[in-house]
Amino acid sequence: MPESIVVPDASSYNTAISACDKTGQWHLALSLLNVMPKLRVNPDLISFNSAISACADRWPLALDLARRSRLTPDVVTLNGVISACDKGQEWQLALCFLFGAEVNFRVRPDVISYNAAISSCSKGGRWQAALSLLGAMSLRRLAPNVISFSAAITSCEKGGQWQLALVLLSHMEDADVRPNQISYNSAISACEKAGHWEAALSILSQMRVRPDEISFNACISACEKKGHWELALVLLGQMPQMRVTPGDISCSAVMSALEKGCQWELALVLLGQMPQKAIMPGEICFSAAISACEKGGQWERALSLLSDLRWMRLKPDEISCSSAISACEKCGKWELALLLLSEMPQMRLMPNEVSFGAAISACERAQALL
DNA sequence: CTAGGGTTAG
Repeated sequence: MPESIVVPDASSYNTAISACDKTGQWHLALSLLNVMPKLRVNPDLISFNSAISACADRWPLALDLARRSRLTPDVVTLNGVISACDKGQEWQLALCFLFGAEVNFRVRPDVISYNAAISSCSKGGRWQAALSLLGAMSLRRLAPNVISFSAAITSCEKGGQWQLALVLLSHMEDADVRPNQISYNSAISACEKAGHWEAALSILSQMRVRPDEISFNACISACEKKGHWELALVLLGQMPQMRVTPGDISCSAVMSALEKGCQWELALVLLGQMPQKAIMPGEICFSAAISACEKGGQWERALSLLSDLRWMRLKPDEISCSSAISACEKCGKWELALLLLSEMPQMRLMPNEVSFGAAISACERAQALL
């Protein structure tokens, strides 16, 4: 019986390249693309577009691929390049590609091109430009969709324009675009970041879709910023009633609120209750609890949490270590502060400004007592 | 299950 040899065709490679994109293995995606011609398989436009997408924030690579393809680019190529600029924090470049698309690529930008460009302006802190793009879409007879509005609302959040975020949210109904959870969550974030917890809670209560964990988490953060730890606890309690399961992030946010309210005991109670609620505390939970102890002058508890964290096979990071060093500093334990600082490299952590700052303060405090 | 866009925590 003759052996049958299966020869992969372009679409097999395309599937593989796409898989590399989804798992963040850009170098593997490029290797696959490079090996195709050697195996007498011609990469097609989908191969290049998938590889461009795999480049993520490496925009020079994405651009190089777009040039090298020698195939006629389509709108997906354009959008992949704009998206690479977006992820690479290059909003000016993103706009150059959007506005130059017809001349340079002979491609007409679509809704996704605009959405990616709005997102890049948002990341670059250019809320005015993001809103101009949203307006320009209608002029170009492109109907903004729920993502266009949500991205524009996010640009308002980044620019501290919470009122504008609310205006955009109400404009969506006029434009016959139904806000989804993400649209509402973006608006809640805008209020949260600007410190308007009342507005954040008002959106939560008026959502026309079921709030999700992120909606609640952003509201909890809004309360946290203004020191309303009681409200943060109330929100956490409301989640199951609304059939939303609180997670690790919800608990971290509540613990931060408790930290601000000097309620370290309650923060530790909450941390202790997490396993019963089937929530696995992550590094950030421990970090929030350590900070709460730091603020409450509980250096022993802070250090014990740091060792619990390692016991749970979580890796301490710069922030949890720095908080523990600060806890020692606040309680006058300068030797312990220095010891922790010196142990950081063994944990493969680079002490940062905060860790050194706390350790230096600890020594200053000791010096003053002499 | 062949390519492009938006949200939360220390």
